[in-house]
Amino acid sequence: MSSPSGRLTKSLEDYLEAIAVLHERDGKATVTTLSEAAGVKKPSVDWAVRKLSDAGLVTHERYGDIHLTDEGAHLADEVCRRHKALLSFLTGILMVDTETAEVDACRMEHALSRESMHRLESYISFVMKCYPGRSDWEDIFNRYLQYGVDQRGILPDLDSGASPDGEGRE
Amino acid sequence: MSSPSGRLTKSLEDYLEAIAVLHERDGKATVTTLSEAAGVKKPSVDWAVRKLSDAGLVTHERYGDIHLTDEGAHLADEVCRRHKALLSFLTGILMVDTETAEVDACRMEHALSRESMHRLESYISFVMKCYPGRSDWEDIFNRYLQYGVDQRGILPDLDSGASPDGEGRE
DNA sequence: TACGGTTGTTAGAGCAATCTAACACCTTGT
DNA sequence: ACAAGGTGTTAGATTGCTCTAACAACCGTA
Repeated sequence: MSSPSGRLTKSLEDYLEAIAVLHERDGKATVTTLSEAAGVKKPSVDWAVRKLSDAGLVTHERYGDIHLTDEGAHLADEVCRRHKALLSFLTGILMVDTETAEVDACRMEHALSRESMHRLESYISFVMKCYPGRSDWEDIFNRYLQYGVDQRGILPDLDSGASPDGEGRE
Repeated sequence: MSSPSGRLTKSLEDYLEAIAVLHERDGKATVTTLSEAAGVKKPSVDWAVRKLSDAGLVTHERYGDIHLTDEGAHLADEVCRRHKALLSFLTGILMVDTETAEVDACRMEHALSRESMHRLESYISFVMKCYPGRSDWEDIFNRYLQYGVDQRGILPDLDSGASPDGEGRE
């Protein structure tokens, strides 16, 4: 076991999310598309679908499409919300590039407790509102990434050599 | 497979970290203390130690204590650094309570890529330096958690009923 | 030095999640 | 209507990690 949401393992939560995303994208999910989306072979999908079906989150009759039950859709929404929040934290605040953020968000969505997730969501909207321009924020943090900042305030000393992060913005 | 650090599985990374913590705490690690620290039975520890030993990260002769090799110690330091960073983010910025933060940090340390981790560390020191008083920052975010903030700036409207997070500060 | 209790190890089972190989079913073009 | 190719399923193996039950080694005390 198990992610902080309790109920499902990380793996099954990922399958559920992928099913929701596929439904969003092309109105249905099949074993093949799901297998491609999840990067696993079909028998693995079959196994997962059976599990999700046993848990009452998905319906699937032999050779048919895969559909979310109300409960499954609800749970999938939860997971997607987490995912989006983490993505926007990684790209919007930490300024991580989109592909890396996507991968990391996928892993993090199973790591955070309900409480921390809640706080993170609040924090994101807090920062967004404190820097409504966004570009200001990006500039400030990027300058910090490149040049560091002195003890006295937000604006970095552009002549100081100390760099807390060698990479800067990709 | 595998955490973003590559090399080890999440589980083995956790064991390695626990060994380092035990060495820190009481100068050595044994199967029993490790088993208690990790919350697993002794045969599981034995299995893990064998794996870590095979990987050259730990030395362990029959019925003896468990010691980190140089390589193991180095890797453990890495993991501990991640852990501490995540902990300080959760408690110091998101204001999550210590126990929850401890659990979440343990899970997150396997989820973040090297790049994101790096950014997060920079971000933490950035925020710390931007709010050198700390208490200011705590106040501001806590007020936001309780009362919300309006679109115009940092200071919340204390009379507005809108609350983005019901819990407030424990 | 022998005994009892703690500590460590071994053997073997079990579960989650994945795979390959082989098979069953469906659909579509000719 | 039937062969072909794609799609879905089954069987069975494998890996990582955990457990219980039983056994072996170590150590303090009498």
